[in-house]
Amino acid sequence: MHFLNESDPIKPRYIFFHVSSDGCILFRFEYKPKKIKTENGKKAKKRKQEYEDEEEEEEERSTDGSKWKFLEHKGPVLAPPYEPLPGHVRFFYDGKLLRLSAPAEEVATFFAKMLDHEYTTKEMFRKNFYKDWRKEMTSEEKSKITDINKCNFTEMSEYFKAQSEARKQMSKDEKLKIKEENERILQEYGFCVMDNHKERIGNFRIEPPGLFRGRGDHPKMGMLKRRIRPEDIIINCSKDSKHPKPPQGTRWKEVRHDNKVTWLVSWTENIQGSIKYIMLNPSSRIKGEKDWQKYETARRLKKCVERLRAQYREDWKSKEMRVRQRAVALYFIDKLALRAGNEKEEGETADTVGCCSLRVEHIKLYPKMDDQEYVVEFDFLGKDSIRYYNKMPVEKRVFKNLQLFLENKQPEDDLFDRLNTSILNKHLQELMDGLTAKVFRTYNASITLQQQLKELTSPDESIPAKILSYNRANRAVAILCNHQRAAPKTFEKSMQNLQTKIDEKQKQLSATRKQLKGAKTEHKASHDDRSKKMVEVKRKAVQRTEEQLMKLQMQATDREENKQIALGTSKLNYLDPRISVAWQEMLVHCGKAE
DNA sequence: AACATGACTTGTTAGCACACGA
DNA sequence: TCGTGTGCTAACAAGTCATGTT
Repeated sequence: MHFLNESDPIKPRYIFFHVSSDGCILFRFEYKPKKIKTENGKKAKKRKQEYEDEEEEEEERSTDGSKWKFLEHKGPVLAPPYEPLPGHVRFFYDGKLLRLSAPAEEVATFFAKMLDHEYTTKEMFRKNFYKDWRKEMTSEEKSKITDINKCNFTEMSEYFKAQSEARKQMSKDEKLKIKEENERILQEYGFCVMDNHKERIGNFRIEPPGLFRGRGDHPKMGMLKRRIRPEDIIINCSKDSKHPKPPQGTRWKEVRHDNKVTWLVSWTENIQGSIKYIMLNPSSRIKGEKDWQKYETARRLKKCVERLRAQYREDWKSKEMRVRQRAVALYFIDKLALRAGNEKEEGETADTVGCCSLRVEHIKLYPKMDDQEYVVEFDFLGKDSIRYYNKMPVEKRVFKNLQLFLENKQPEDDLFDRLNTSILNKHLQELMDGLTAKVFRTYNASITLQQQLKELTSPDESIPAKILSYNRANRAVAILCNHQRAAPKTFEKSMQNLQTKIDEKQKQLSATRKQLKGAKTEHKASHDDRSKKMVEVKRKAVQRTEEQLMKLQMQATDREENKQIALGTSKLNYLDPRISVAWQEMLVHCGKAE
């Protein structure tokens, strides 16, 4: 298998492959260069030569940190302007009709659209929304509306529901029209030219205004995400390109020509004050190469990981507390694939942690648990407020260190008080060029897939069995990385449906078996050609049904095991596609598998 | 060293198109 | 042909990490 062998890396440009089995088809890291200019005859030939020369040139990326030489695009698609509600849709305050000014009405509709969501019942959400809503009101509205609980948004909500219903009921023709219009916009704004290649842009639409929905217990949930105007937008393109035009009567905040960055458009968002970008699609050269580099770094880690492990084990004994903390944290990152854990500004975001920001309250130590010694129990909210819960027996030395770190601390104190991500990454950088905490996640995810594939699959399995094995290997990675999902709402039902199919298939199987038996008896009696043929036909039918049944059973197992596990993220971001390619090639060479 | 900022990757989910079976 | 379940992508939030500033 390619990932961790010393064999030559496959150039990313030529890989765009994936074992599709559960719907997640995409495996990043490929790109297909697209020639953008076509000419005829001699000129074209010459042009082609130039193009190939450029390709060659492109093989060695520039060393001065520039990301492109030429960049041309049409700019972003702005959010559509607000359309006031028709007159018959009313808003009531304290039981009385109240006509809202357009700005106040717009913000009210944001809330109305979410009325069915449990978000709108949360105190924090309502409070933040109300506060921002008031800012949009006229002074008259402000004096009249003093209590959000007296606001009645139901007519608005009903109106929007009816609208979306009407959209569903549209005729084929109307739907087609919309589709075509979307396609037109995509063709116009969805692509850019970067260094002679036409590239797909990731998200070319500016985020429309609305209410911010943070994840988890977010202190800013419900706040108004304001409308982005051309005056807020920075355009990035090359000087010698045709610059995107702002809408009539407006101007961009700035047009710059910075080829040290990859983004085309940026603006500052008002909730966290952070910058949002429009960048290229994952299929683009610039993303694909970065992706490939990431896995190359992981492969380099493979070569020295044992050395690093020996090193941090040694550091558990260090005289210096900061070194011990660093070493234990690194052990967690390596062993449990925890994220680095940057500090976050308190009160600005949900309270979540990673390795370096773990607090005393997030771990529990058990000198003995059941039949295991030195067990550490982790229980904390990680990225996106996803709970991480795990119990792991650790080496005695780690355990003793942890006890030491906990001494004289309150639950809300940092576990690693002498450590942060910057210190950790600086250390890692010294150990290996380009090494950071997240490389361990990539490395451990990919090596896990590889090991699991080796362990779980055999070339003579049936295709459905191979798919199940592949998914199980993928699942092991997702569990390692704690990629969870809420069990789909329709899970039980779809499981039932599958079970019914299995039952039916089972019945069908016993029926066909019976028929086969009958045919055999008949053949024994008559010994003629016709009955012989019949036996063959029935035998085939039984075989086919057996296969179908097995396939269904495999599917059921797969789905059941996958109930609360999300495979997509690891597939997209952590698994070197070359491993899957190599696995599939191995199967081809070993067996009759396709 | 602490802090701020900027750029980029990683993450979940809502909603929608579309295939599928009744 | 119609509803319905499912897979997929767009949307956008939330991380990581480097770099510059105080």
